[in-house]
Amino acid sequence: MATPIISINDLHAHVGQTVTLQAWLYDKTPKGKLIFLQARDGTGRCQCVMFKGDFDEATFEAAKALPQESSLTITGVVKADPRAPGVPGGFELGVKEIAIVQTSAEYPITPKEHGIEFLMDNRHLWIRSARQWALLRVRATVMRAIRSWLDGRGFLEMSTPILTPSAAEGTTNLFEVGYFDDKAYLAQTGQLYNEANIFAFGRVYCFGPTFRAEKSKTRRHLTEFWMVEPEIAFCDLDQLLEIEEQFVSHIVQTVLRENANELKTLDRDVSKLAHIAPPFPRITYDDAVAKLIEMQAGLRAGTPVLRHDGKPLEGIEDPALLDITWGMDFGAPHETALTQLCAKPVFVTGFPTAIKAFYMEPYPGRPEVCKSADLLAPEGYGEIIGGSERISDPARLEERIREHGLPMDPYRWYVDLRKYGSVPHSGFGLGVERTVTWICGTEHIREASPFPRLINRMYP
RNA sequence: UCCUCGAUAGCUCAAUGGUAGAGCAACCGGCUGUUAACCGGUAGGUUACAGGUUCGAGCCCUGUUCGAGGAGCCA
Repeated sequence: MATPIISINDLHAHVGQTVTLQAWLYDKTPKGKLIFLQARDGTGRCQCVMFKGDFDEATFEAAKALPQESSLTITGVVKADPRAPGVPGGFELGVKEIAIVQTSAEYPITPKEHGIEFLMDNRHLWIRSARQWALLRVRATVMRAIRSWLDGRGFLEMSTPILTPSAAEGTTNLFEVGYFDDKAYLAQTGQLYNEANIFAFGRVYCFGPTFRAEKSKTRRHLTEFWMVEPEIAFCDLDQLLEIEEQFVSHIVQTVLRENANELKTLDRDVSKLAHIAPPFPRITYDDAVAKLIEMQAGLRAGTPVLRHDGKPLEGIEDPALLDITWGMDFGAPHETALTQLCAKPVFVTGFPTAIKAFYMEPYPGRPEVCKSADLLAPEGYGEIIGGSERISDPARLEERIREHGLPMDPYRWYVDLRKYGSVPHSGFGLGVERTVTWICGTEHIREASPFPRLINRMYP
């Protein structure tokens, strides 16, 4: 009689029943007349137990010799047993039949420790490992939460081009590709096109891969990453920040609700995420610079400014890393220091106009700062959102394009948008992998992408 | 582009300038509750590459390649 084929994450609903799993062997522990097989099927992992007396000699010996990652169908009775390891765990299969689909070749990734180069060379296999599996499941939840939140609030998903004729903010960081007899560049943002889209649809977002040819070699950078960019008509910077904090909170809370097992696998301290809810604190660039100067002085004087939880700052080995004067952009150490002052993500608003993109609206009466806001994730994870209110006046926009030394022709259509019913409008871009890295509490962004592209890595 | 560190068995790592070693994986044997099981045994090496110093180099020197971490820039 055929038994039902079920997923490991559905085991709890089949206690006492005979079911079939289609799975791979994650690990095994043979113990003489008893074998523990740990099976994974993409939805979870569970222990399957074989007793020698239940099988003929050949079947039992074959099972005992199975290499890691062999593919199997296993039929048995589901039992609740608190001793059973796995994800979600607590259930095991008392094996009645086992069929080997393929006996795996010797599998390179053992349950022991490995170096990062080896693991990256074997990324196509590494994604099967518990930690990577959990991370990428969280990533999928993050992407789903992004879409469902925006779709539920009147945002229309609009695809923006990946092949673009020129840069929004200079071409040095762009990948150049041949385009018949011409050149094209891989998009580093869909924002400008989204600004056209809002005049047709009101609120839109684009969601796709983004490319940066930066020669960055840090734990925060990929050359190809996914970014969601909402853009909203009739929206100023203050309204934008409210949207951002609700959006980010929704993403975090969705992962907490749906990926508890994954976060446990990752050993993530969820108490650092549970309280993520609006409102997020706001600090102006002016105040942030003053705070950084104070923090640097504190470190040097031996009377350091403490973190939000009362502990000393971490990750600032040398106070000189906090060097800053008004007008400078923040580096990673500045972000690391600032984010430790707060348990929630923090908005830094009003950056100097000179260090930001040409399209950002200056503050009335104070044109040296603009209506921009970065959102910095806690625990030193850094910038996950960059956003701003865009210039709505055509003359001012043209002026800013000239000041940046950009050619006017490619931006003709962009200026055009301000001539036909211009309105205050704002938008932001959220980096998916950085968000996943923060939520998962992971060291390096490369683990937040299934097949990360890094400055020195395109294989596999 | 710059700074720092690294490269030894399939993997993770040891080895005062003096015979190249362990754990895991593989292979053989044992074990009915393991959680990276454990116990016994077998096999496994062009010490990244090129040159130099030395009686003798995995180790010291020079260069190259590759990798890791960080800076700048950014999400």
